[in-house]
Order: sequence, then structure tokens, then C-alpha cells
Amino acid sequence: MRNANAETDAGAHGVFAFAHHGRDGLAILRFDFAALDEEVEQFVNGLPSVGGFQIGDDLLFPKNVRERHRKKTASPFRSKQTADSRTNSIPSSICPRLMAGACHVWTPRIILPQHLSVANPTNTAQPMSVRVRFAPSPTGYLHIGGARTALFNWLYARHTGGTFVLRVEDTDAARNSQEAVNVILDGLRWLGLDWDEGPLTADATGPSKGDRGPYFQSQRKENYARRVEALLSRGLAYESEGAVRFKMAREPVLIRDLVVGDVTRALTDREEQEPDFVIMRSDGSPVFHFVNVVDDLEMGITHVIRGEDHLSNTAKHVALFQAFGVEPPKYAHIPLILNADGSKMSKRDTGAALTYYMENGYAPEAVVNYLSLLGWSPKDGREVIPLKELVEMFDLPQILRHNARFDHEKLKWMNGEYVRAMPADRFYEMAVHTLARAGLDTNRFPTAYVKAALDTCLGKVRIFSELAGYAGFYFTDQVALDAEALAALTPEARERLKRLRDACAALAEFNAVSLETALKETAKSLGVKNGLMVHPCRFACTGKGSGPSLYHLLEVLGRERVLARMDAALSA
RNA sequence: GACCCUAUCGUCCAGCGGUUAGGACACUGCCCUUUCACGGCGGUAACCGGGGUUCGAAUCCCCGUAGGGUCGCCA
Repeated sequence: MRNANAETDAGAHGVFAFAHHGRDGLAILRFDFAALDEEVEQFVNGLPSVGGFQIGDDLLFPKNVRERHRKKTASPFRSKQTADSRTNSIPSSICPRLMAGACHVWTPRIILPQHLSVANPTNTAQPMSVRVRFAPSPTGYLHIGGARTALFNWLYARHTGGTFVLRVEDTDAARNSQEAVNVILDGLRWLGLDWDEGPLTADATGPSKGDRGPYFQSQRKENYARRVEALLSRGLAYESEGAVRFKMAREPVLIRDLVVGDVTRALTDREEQEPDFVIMRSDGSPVFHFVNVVDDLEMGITHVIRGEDHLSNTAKHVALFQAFGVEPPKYAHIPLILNADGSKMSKRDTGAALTYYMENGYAPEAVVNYLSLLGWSPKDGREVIPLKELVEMFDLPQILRHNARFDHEKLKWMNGEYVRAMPADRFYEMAVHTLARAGLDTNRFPTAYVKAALDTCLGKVRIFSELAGYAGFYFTDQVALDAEALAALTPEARERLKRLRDACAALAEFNAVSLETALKETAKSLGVKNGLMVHPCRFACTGKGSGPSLYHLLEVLGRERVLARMDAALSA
């Protein structure tokens, strides 16, 4: 114990020491001697002192080291926990006082004796530039989970200043088409996920950018043939019934995953029967596991970020990389996205396809933001985060390991946040587009009218598909009065409406201010509350019980339409 | 059947050995308001179960249970 140290270094907070602390062994303690009482000091003096550590230092072994691994590596304190080290346990009588401020405690989660040195980030080798890829199969739709996988890859590439590669896995020629490829390209473009390398068009033989192409697997057949040949010639693969099988290891494979941790994948019972898997079919076409690895290898992919559904198969991929004599890329298997009820999200489920969001008036930046928060979150707990900051904060270690359910309600809320903050022009554009999809042609009306109408909706809708129901009355010739509307138009209500109609007709200026005055005066003269005037009027003019601000809506509609609609309602 | 992953409010996340278990969505009470939203102030609501380690466990370990994934000449 370097007690002297504490005394000479006035102001410096004493000494670092190790103590046995709970089951996980050592804690680093930092003592402030000024605050120690005698009993505590006595205890402290019995501790082995250490140098070069600080509170919070990682003595690590990363937290993703799994217990299996730990058992193998000879647990440091179970085996070494002698009576001697026991005496360094922090006694309960002292602990509270230590915690009270005399001492700072840091308990590393896992400590291995041979790692009792501070991890030094500066001495790690210069990291290679990151290359990630998104490798979808053109099936005709882009799954929302696939979109998130693309997003995570993109975010990681942008975060690290690396390269985002788009590769089309169109090995199954029969069910691929340019339209199917376009669904992917359009989806990624819509989300704003630009790729640094990959196809420029949906044409497999068309132009692309990047020097590691082609970026369509259908154009890479020679590479696969050559690689199969290489394995064959080295006896690492063999022919069987016309197909080529890879000689798979008959023992568990260690998968080091940046998200899941170290996974030892043992053979299943079926694999025990036949461990060697086909890499090339009898018709000469290579299978997914093979092409995937060959392409990743040849394209210099450094990090494979993909859905957790690939985790088990990663053993095959690792074995293949090893057969080719190279280190496998770093893997990061991200959790899956499930339906609200926890079931797997399949093609048929609402919102499973990205096109759903493209077509229903969602803002891509909201979808991106929401997706980024599924399985990942920034430390500060914020939720509405601009893309730029997402890029800055995103990283692999923070990704969770458990699946997430897709919450449409929260997405709608998120979308509303973005819609509200949206520039007016963008709002008009998206509104007109979505309205048109709902069969409401805004082109029939003057631009000024359309804009004025939409201005009354700013900040009112969360997703644009709500707009047709909210503001459709602006763009129809007649309002449909449903049962609810008719029920509201009682004889008394009609009487009030009639009075309001006449007041409106007599108005010199027909605007929100004058309308409000007129309505309130009419209510006053009738001796009723404003609300009793408001509701019949709203129903008559819009057919609904709720909507944009009444006075503004009336102004936009204009005297002519308003009077016509009131008359129509009065005679309905 | 085997193998692998996972488990905190209804949902998404915080938490990484000592917290009155925190935030967001949703739900809900009040205020604001011509409606609906927005906004403001509140509320309901969670550590899957059982063992163990520890003075102390939501946090570490084990066993159950549940959910998900994978075992193709699909991708």
C-alpha cells in the first residue's frame, strides 16, 4: 500500500487497489484518504495496491464473452480464490462507508488474470477501411426488416467513413426480373440510402459503379466456378451425385459476433448424418451459402451486418472462408423485426413491404428514424434524431440481441413529428400526391386554393393517408352527410344554421375574422353557446364533426361554396 | 428431433452489483382550445419462474418455461 503517496500527493485522490468484490472478483477502488476512518483505512492497507489503473478502466474481456468460453478459460477467481484473496473481500461493515464517498468502486464484469493490463486503444493496429454490403434477393418486394438491415449497414458505413456496397443476389434467374430489382433500388433510394458501389440500373448487364463488380450474382458465374475448382483441387470439396459438396468440419465452429458475442455452433442431428453441404448443384449452379461467401471475399467485405436468421448458417460461411485461407469478415447479426403480436412478419402482413410506407404517405426520414430505433438506441434516450446525428451516434456494440416488435402507432407518431417540422412546399407536394392516390384530383382547383386548403391541415395529420378523410371536403363538389351528420342536424340546429347562413350571406368581408364575429354574434342573439353554432355549420360544410379550424376552413371554401353547402344541408 | 439466440411496463428502449427501476409510443385525468390535433402538468403499468453466488441481484451463474431462428441441389 503506497500510503505515502496519498500523503505527498496532496489533493490527488489516493491510491488504487483491488479488492474482492462480490462474485465477479476484483474491484478497483480509489480511496480518498481524507475521508477514511480508521477501520476503513486498516482494511485498505491490507489490500494489494496496483498502478496504472483508474476507475472505469476496462480490464476487459468484452462483455460478450460467453459463459461457455469463460468456463474453458479457467475462471480466475473460482480457481484462484484462496483464503488469501478472500480476506480482501469488502466486509459489509465497511462497504457502506466506502460507498458513501470515501472510495470509488469499479467492478469489471469479467477479469481474466492474463488480461490484467489496461486495454490500450492506441496500440491496436490501424483498422482497415470498412466495407459493408446489402445483398438482397430480388423477390419483388423489399421487406421492412431488409430495409432496416440495409439501413444499419449504411449507417455503419457512413459512421466509419467506409464503403456501402449494394449487391443483387439474383442467382435464381427464373424468378427475377428488372421490375423486382427496381423495387429494391427504388426502396433504397426512397429511404435515402445511397450506395457507393453497386448497380446503377436494374439491368444486370447494365452500368454500375465501383471496381469490384459485377454487382449482380448472375454475372459472376466464372468466379464461382473458379472457386469451386480451387476447393476441388485441394480436396476440400468433392463431387457427389453430380453436385459438389464442401467438406464441413465435424466439430463445433466458433462464430465471433460483434452483437451476439462468441457463439459456438454445434452440429445438429441432421448435420451429424451429413455434415457436408452442397455448394454447387448438379446443374452447375452455385448455392447461396457459397456465392455469398465468395462474393464477400472477392468484394473485400470487412463487416457482415445481417439478420439473425443467418446466425446458425454462419458456421458454414466461416468454414468456407477458412477453406479459402482467409479470415472471415467480422459478423454482426442484428435481431429480427416481428409483428405486433410477436409472430414472424411475413409478406402478407400489413406493413411488411416497404412500398406500404411509400404509398401511404409516410416520410422516408421518419421511417428511417423509427427503424433505427428498433434494436438500437442512442445513450441519451432521444428518439427524434436527424439522420446526420444518427450517423454520428450509430455503432455496432450498442445493438441489442433480442427481436423487436413493429409498433405501427409509434411510427405514426414519429411520422407526425416529421410532418409537423416539414417545410410547407414539401407538405404540399406529399399531400397532393397522396390525395391523388385517394382519388382526389387537386389539379381541378386553383393552386392558391389548394395551398390555402392544405395550410389549414398543417400540423394536423400524422400520415398523409389520413389527409383524404381530414381535408377531402375541400376537393369534392358535394359533401356527403352521413348518419352522424344528419343526426347532428336537428330541427333546432337547422334553425340556428339558417340564421348563420343568412349572417354569412350578408357579410361584407368573407374571412376568418369576420366569420368568427358573425358566428359569435349570431349565437349571442340566439342566446346559445358558440358550440351549438359551430357543430351544425361544420357538419354542413364538411360532413364531419371534426377537422381544420372552422373559421379558416370557411374562408378557404369561400362564400359561394359555404352557402351552397349550407343550403344543401338545410334541405337534406 | 437437434442446434443456436433471446427474455425489464401492452410496445420500443434506459439500466451493465447498492436507483423511489427512468424515458418514449399507446391508454388515461386535468389545463389550453370553436372541433381535431399540438403543447403543458399528472396517472395506470414491468424486472418470466425457481435455485445459486454475494453483505446486497433486474444486473453474475445454473435449471426450467416461453418466444424467435437454423438444420435444402431456396435465398
